[in-house]
Amino acid sequence: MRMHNPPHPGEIIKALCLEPVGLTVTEAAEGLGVSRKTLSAILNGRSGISPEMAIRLSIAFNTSAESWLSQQVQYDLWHAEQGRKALKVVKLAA
Amino acid sequence: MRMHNPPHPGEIIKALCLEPVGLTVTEAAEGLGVSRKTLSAILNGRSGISPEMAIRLSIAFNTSAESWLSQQVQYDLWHAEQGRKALKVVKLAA
DNA sequence: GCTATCGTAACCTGACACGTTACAGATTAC
DNA sequence: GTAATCTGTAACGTGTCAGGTTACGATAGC
Repeated sequence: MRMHNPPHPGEIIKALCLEPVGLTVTEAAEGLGVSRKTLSAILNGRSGISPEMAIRLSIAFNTSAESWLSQQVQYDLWHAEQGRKALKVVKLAA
Repeated sequence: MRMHNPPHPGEIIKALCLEPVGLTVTEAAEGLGVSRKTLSAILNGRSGISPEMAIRLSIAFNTSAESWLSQQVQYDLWHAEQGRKALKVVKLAA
């Protein structure tokens, strides 16, 4: 269990994909084939990276879809771990 | 992009967690703190592993939540890749 | 002033995780 | 044969979330 809150993948997209190339949100959304609202929600951490979006990112920015989803998993898992103690689970194996 | 359809994580749960210990679906569902229907749906590939379920599995079977979610990502991604050509995405970076 | 960009608030749809209840089929115990 | 158990699953509900369109206010550049 990691100590620090991992950043949501939207921050990485903004920092590594949009800003270096000077892409606006509107332009990037058009290129990705999604609405401006959808991309904006991701960039601001209000939506996660869906498998489909990961593939869009991999095509547009020549990256690995798996890496985007992995970052999303880290993010989701960290938040789910915060409610770990609320789960009533019995140990079934040593 | 992998060639072969990865198995859904439910098959791994059944093969690696339930059968070796002789656990029934009903018993495992009770131990995990979910309904029998929920676990059954996962085992038969009709539901995916949510972050919360991954944590339940990690507690009950003393495994890594991340590994369960990684397998789920592989599964989801493979299926999303099947519809890759339907996505209208423009290359935005070299 | 005019235009572009951006965040975001409505609204909608569809998908999916999860729950309870109930049923049918198979298996096992008596 | 009968009862008990396990299983899958259909039929209802819930809440959440990705995605869309439309529209508004704020901020910047010309």
